[in-house]
Amino acid sequence: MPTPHYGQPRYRAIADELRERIENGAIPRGALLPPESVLAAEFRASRGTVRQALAVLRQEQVVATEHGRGTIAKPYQIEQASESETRHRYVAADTELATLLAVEVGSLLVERQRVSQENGAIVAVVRTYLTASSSSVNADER
Amino acid sequence: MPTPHYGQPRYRAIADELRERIENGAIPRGALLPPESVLAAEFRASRGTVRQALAVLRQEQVVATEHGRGTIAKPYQIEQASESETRHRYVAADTELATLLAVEVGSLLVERQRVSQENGAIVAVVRTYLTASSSSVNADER
DNA sequence: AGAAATTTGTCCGTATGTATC
DNA sequence: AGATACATACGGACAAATTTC
Repeated sequence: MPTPHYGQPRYRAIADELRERIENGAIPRGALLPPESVLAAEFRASRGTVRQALAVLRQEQVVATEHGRGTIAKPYQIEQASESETRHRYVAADTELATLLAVEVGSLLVERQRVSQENGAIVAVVRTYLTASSSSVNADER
Repeated sequence: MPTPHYGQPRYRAIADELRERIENGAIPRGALLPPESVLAAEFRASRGTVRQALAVLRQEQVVATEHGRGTIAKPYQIEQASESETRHRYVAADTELATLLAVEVGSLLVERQRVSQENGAIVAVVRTYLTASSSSVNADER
């Protein structure tokens, strides 16, 4: 199948699906994801496309990859101390964020939002903005 | 030619070379780099490998790529933004923040903004929202 | 200890989609 | 409309690190 990518690219859809599986526990934190070859088969995508999806998740700090070993769903997002819920979404850079991150206004950013709770009450909302356009350093991409 | 890459991978060597050309002015800041196809020819590499090299430079904020246009050597590397690494301001709670923090829409929140840098380049912006009444520092991350 | 199997990393070549000039 | 250039996707091959037997 040569290459249609209407709307959302395949690798982003795959990244979304894998992120979801991690967040809802289908892939437990700390566990190895299936190998790239298996994911490629499951999603009917090439290994390269799967690797692009994993690169997205690496940049979002959702997973980590080790050569010869596999890709791991990161156990604790940062501090397990207070239960935190994390959510990702894509946002356009406003002028301030664009200036700080040295990107064009309107370019795509990843917003990671987590809430920190104490005794069930949310006491803080933390939003982290990362550039979404570039894949990670050791990422394969084409 | 299938793939010899002793020592440093090809794409990193290409990234190093391009970075060097930008830093020593061979490629002026603000100018377009040669198209990927030309770079691929010059370095005797596939376009995919060149794109990997450019991805490295993008993450380093040395260049920016615009779809259909080209890849640009970034004019200003940083721009003194690091002055105010941390900044506080008051903002009104929008519906989402109000819901999460269990306050009324429009009530005053403290927004603390921090930037995290790597090699002088800002790689992430972290904003923490607290209710204006509680000012104690809490969980966050890079 | 060593060999084989597994899995990620790098690189190539090609084809097609999409945005800009 | 056409040319140019970046983005996405495929498939194959070999290298390197880790695990397993």
